[in-house]
Amino acid sequence: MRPTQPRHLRVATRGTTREINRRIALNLIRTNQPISRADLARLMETRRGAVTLLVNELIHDGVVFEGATGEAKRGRKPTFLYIDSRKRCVVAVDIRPTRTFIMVTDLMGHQLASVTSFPTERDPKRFIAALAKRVKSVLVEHKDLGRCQGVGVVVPGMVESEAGRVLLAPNLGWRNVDLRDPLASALGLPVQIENSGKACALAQLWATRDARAPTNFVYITVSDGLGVGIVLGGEIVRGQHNIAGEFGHVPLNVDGPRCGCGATGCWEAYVSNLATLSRYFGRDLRDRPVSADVAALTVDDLIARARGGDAKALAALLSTARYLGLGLGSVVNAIDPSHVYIGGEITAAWDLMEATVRTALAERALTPSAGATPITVVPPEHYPRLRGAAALVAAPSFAGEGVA
Amino acid sequence: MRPTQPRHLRVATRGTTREINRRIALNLIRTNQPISRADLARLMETRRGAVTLLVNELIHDGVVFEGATGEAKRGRKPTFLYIDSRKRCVVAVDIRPTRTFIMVTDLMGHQLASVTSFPTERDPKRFIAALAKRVKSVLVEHKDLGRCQGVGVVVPGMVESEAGRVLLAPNLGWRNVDLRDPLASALGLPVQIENSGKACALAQLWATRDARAPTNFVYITVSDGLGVGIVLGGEIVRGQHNIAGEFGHVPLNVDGPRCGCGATGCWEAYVSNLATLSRYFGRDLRDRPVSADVAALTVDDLIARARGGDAKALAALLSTARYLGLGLGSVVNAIDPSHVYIGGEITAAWDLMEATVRTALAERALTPSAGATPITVVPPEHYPRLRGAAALVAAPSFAGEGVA
DNA sequence: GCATATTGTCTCTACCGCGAACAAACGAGC
DNA sequence: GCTCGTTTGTTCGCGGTAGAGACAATATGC
Repeated sequence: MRPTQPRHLRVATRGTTREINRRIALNLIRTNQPISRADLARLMETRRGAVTLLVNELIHDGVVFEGATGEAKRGRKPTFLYIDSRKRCVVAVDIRPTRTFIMVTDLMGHQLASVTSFPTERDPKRFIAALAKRVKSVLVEHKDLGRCQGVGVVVPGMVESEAGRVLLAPNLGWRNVDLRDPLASALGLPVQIENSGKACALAQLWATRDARAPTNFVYITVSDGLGVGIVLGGEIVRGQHNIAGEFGHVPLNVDGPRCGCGATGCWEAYVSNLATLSRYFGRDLRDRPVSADVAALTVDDLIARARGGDAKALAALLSTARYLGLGLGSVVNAIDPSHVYIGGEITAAWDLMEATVRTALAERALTPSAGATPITVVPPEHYPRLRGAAALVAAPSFAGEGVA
Repeated sequence: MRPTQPRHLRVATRGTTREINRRIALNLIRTNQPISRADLARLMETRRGAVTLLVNELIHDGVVFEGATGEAKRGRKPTFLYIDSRKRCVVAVDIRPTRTFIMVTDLMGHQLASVTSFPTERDPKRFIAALAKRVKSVLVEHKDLGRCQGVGVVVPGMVESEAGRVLLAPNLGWRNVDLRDPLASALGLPVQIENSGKACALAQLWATRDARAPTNFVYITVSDGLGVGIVLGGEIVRGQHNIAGEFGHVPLNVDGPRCGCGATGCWEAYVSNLATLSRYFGRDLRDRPVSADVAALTVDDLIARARGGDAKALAALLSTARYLGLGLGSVVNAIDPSHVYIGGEITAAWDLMEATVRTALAERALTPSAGATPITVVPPEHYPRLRGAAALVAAPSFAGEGVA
């Protein structure tokens, strides 16, 4: 059903039709480039004449440019259109508890230079100073990549959109940290910050080259914490305080283990990397002190051990798989997405875990079709979080007037 | 953020502006009637001339009519506009495990005649025949109320929208029951069916006379089962299979009591009326046989006993209150709504339960603001389910072309 | 060279909001 | 009763946009 309340009370004016079609054309060029005016007209099911006017406006505004002419079996050759991402770049930043990663992309989110990283400083002030220094040096290093359009920052915690503050990031030990504005003034560049789950979901939405791709999906990032981004109708669900999607703190068992959020038995407390490692060692790794060799073991190491025949490691992974599936049941029942994406280090062991995850999901899913919701794993090599950070900057200019 | 993918690939045509503005005008008349053309123009922030044309079109189509002239301190008196709900009515049906309720409303969802009911027949075929007979007799009885525009049916279970089938209604013992089409052909009237949680949410959305009212909220109905309707951006969240919102089967404890859905420890298994009564009697009432006096005791009776000093009754209610609050924590963390509405028999004891609910919610909510999400109780006398059923028929004609 | 096909542009028409003017209705004051 | 000011509702010319089709440019195949 369409919205009962008119979504925007804004009345349509003479220019509204053009505004709508301009956005559709721009997004179709983005997802289908290279594309000719004639093909665009066919996609939009409208006259070539109308498309010419739209495209010329986009070219005049510098968002689109004409490239090479394409090949055609018969008739005049088409001139291809491209999103003009030349001489512009975006800096993507992924803040994680131990290290912070930086990548430079173009406006389409394509990686332009290798990913660099530095240790995450826990003190916010010093961290911001260190990050600003790093970003500046990256930009100086890559002057050839064009003018930086902005910096997108992904945070493992809750973010207040308007103020650009980190409300709570337990794994960083941050609470009410003013991040966006200090960083923006230190860099002299626009900065966007967002929760990692939402950013990954945005990257997934943004990456799609096919307009028929699912626009109702859920993205789950399993790492130090558990982040969830919900996309409904092609739009990220933010909720009243921009904290929607915190399925990580929906319980599997309210009498379960203590979680970093203060509650007990949260999904995150069962499936985070720390929870998996804790199960392997048979004790809660949050209880300090732990010996250096224990603290140094990563989930990647654990997976290697499991593949190497370590039964305890495999058991820990399968236990996580089961809890992951049980929690997925909650997500699927509550949201009924057409697709689920899962990211995080743990996905490297997906071949070992998938069957267990699916069984647990089917146990809790209300209907067989919900239990069979397709699951796609996004490997860490795709840098979903960094691509999400880049999309934070690049996507708004395609999303609409009010945001760009 | 606006949708990144254009919501409809449908390109704006010459008529799109008018279509948008027509819908805005219609909804503003609905929520603000009686209203003059001049006031409408001010609300829409547009010219009176444009409004005149829009309104005349609506009058010509018979959806709006001119009523009395209003009063004005100075100048020409305005002519008031109203939604034309004369000579048209809607039949609302609420199917519940023991009885089925019927109400006649106008197109605005206002009750036109007293609510009638009859015992719910478990066999679908015989039930449909009985319901059709009842609806027909109600319509014959109220011929003065005008032509029936359709029948809205609310079901305590999952509904497949396209086919109009009840996928699963555990409390009715229905699975894959073809309901809409047989009923429609028996009545010769259009029939809409929907899950009770979603319908209640729609009623709440629809009831609002204020365009600034929350358009991001959650409606929770606690009765034989537990239904949840989610509204985001003024739109009901349906998900891929129209089963989104089944928070009733998100667990409080995966090792908890068995639930009718087949899983264990679902929220519903802790807070449904049956769960509350089971706690009072100290045993699972689903285990037959139960003595007649035990089976006959309703939640209303239980509340009366609690108010009368029955400590066990009060304890059962407070236990339900606690579980209700814990589950609300999941909803609030996952959706982050601006408002929560709660309906069901249990709301009659809200004064006894509220503090416990709020405490439990605050325990699990991730942030203080989420824990303080406003909760409004909708008393059963407002017939939220029947109003939702009515809205199923009436709302689409205001929602947009594609649906009406 | 010519027919055919395809792309991209141009022109004319229809639709609809924009802005302003105007008629109608009404009260206040003379 | 008359005029003035105010408010409502209508009308008219203007401008921006899509719709439909003609047309030039460009390429292939015979």
